[in-house]
Amino acid sequence: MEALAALADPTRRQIVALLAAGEQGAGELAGQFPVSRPAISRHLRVLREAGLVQVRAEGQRRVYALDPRPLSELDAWLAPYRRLWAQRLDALDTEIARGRRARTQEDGR
Amino acid sequence: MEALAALADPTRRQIVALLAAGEQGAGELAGQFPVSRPAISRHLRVLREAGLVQVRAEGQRRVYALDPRPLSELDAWLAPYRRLWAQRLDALDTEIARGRRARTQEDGR
DNA sequence: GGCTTACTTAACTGTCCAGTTACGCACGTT
DNA sequence: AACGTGCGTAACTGGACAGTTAAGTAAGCC
Repeated sequence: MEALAALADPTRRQIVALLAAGEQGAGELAGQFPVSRPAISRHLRVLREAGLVQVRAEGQRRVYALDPRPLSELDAWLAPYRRLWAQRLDALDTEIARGRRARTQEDGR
Repeated sequence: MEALAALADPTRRQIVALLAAGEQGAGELAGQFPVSRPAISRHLRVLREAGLVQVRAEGQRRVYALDPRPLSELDAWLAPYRRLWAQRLDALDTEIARGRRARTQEDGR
C-alpha cells in the first residue's frame, strides 16, 4: 500500500493519468506542469519506488510507462469495503445516524 | 480525492478497518494503538475532514462510524484504470518492455 | 575533444504533519 | 457544588517532503 502515499499527491496522480494514455519522456511530461523539471524528476522517482512507473532508456531520453500492478493492489485493498456502499447508498446517512452495527471486515493494513 | 491523503497513513487505514467492523468510541479506538490518545484524536479529525468518518455524541462518549462514500469515490477514480490489469496480467511486463501504447484515459485528478 | 541536449542528483529552504505533554471543557455521579 | 471521566485543543518538537537553483552524468553531433 505504498502506492497510496505516492498517489496522495495531485501532481503524481496527474502523471499517472497522463501515462495511462501512453508512455512519455521525462521532459515531455515536465512540459505539461507548472513546476520545474527537477521537481517532476523527483515525482517520477517516488512513483518508480512505489512501483507505479517503469523507466526505459531510449538514447538519452528516459521513457516512462505506467505499471498498473500497484493500482490493482489498491483495488484489492478496497475490495472488502465495497459491500459497504454497493447497496443502499442513499440509506447510508440514516443508517449511520441510527448507529447500526455492521459487524464484518478485518484489517488489510 | 482528499481521501487518498487521509488513507496514506497506516494508522488511519487501520482505524478505517476497525470501524468497518462496527462503530467505536474514541478512547476505545485509542486503546488499540501504541500511540497517545491525542494522536488518535488528530487522526480521527483528519478522517472526519476527509469525510471518511462520522461522529456522534453519546453522553460524554464520542462514537465514530465509518462513512464509505469517499471510498466509493476512490473506487470510481480507480475504475478507468481497471482495464489496464484486468486482462493479460502476466503479459504486462513484456508489454511495458516492448513499450506499446495504450491510448486511453484522461485525468480524474 | 568539445559542445549541446536530456535528465538526474545535490544542497538548501519552507511547509506540513505525526507525535508528545499540558490544559480545557462537557457530561455524569455523588 | 465538587470531583472523576472521556475527549478535544493548544503549544511545541522532529522528521518528511515539495519546491527551487546549481552542479553532475550520459548520449549525440560537429
